[in-house]
Amino acid sequence: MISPNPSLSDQVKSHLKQRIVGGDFEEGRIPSEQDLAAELGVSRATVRDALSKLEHEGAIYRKQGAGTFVNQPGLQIKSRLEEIWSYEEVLRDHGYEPSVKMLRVDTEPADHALAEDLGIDVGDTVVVIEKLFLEDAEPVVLTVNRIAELTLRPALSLEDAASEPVFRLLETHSDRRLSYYVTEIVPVALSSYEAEQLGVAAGTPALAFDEIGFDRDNTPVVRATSTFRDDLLRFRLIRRKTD
Amino acid sequence: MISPNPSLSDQVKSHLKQRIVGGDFEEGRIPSEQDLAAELGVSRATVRDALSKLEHEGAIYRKQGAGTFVNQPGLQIKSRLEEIWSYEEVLRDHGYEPSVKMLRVDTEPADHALAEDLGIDVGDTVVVIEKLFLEDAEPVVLTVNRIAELTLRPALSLEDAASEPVFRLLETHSDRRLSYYVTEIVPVALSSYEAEQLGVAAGTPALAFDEIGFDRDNTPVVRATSTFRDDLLRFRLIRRKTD
DNA sequence: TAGTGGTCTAGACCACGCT
DNA sequence: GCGTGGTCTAGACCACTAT
Repeated sequence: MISPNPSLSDQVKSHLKQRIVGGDFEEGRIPSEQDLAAELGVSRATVRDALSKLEHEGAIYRKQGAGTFVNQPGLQIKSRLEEIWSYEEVLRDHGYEPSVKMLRVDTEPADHALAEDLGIDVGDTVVVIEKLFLEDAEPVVLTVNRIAELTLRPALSLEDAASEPVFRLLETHSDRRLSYYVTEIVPVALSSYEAEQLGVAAGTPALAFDEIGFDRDNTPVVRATSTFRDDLLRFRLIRRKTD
Repeated sequence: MISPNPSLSDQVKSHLKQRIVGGDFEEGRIPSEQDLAAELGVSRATVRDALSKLEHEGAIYRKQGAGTFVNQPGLQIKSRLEEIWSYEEVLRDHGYEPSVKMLRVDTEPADHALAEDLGIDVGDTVVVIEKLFLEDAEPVVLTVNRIAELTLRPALSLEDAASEPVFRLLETHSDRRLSYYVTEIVPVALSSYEAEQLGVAAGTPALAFDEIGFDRDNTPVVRATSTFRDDLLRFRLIRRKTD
């Protein structure tokens, strides 16, 4: 019954997560690691692995000598910054059915800053993809992605660009895979163009992510800017002492 | 000072971190887990524990089947959001000698929102501590902390409040210990007061952290707002796919 | 003092990458 | 095929909390 993918500890994690959100642990107390190991027929190390992941997600917390407990405040956090991958998922987590509106697929020559960020030469052709994410009819996120044309297989139709998230587009139209983003969080006052697209007044304060996406070899693949409607999507994170 | 008992894996972690930043691994390749375990005389699990922490910090990355490598881009990130605890440390990491200017220590009655956030009654007395963090002569961070007076031991002098970071103040003047913050990231246009304190024009876009600090029992202890000079301090994070 | 989480060991097998 | 990191086991002892 053990399927090697997902891993045993991930199965344990999912199982426990379900019981946690289902309210199975009424007092907020989760059984001891030994008990869980015995009950689920796995080793304690595997249980600990699953619990560590849940703790990191903020779903539980542990007190040495005392026990493991449900972390109600952590459970209520929806948009956890470190875990964002696809904006569609973020919006779905907010309880809306997201849609995507394609604004622009274009090419342009790389300027100096972009060339440096993507590790290409100044003047190299770059594909620009601009999209708007909406929940119901409300625009929430405006994204602009820039990818070196060299990176993409020749045939990138507007439909392809519109129908797939960027990370999947790279899977289907290149041999590069996005591994992680290095993101800078920037406060902006919306330009009149951005404000119009997002349906708010020009000059409204907003958050933007200025980021570079890397593949697993740490080679830059994409440069992206995402701008958010602060009144509809606000980010939360948990900060802990690390020492 | 610091650690009465650093665990073996933390010692291994520190050791490896030193060698990494010291450039001992010239090719960027870190020895295999088996080799490290043999070399350091510990089990492979302990080495893996240390490497996992380093990977999480962004110092290294691993490729299954290939090896473990130094993550140069990750090493260069100074202000990692998840790891912020004391702003003085953040500024020190930026290469400046930070100073703190006390603006205000005051008391006020809790309004409805604050009472709810801190789990106290409306009208209960709250201590307000307002500080400015500077690097050299430039103001960088403006913070306002609110703590229920009940939480603090009676004698809280202005000097105490000024000389210690809030988390340490709680250690010395209460029996509560800050365990983590739940932080909301908010874009703002600086008010004229904030702008004056931070030495920029009113209306300048800025980031603010709206946060509640909890102790390890998940009881709220402090409500804080921190506002940043975007031109001097910009936050970065690494976003990864978690599935 | 009993029970819990925190750390560590020694060994095993698997999935993946390189060459 | 070989070496790497990824997962899992079974058992041990320690540090801390609660009672």
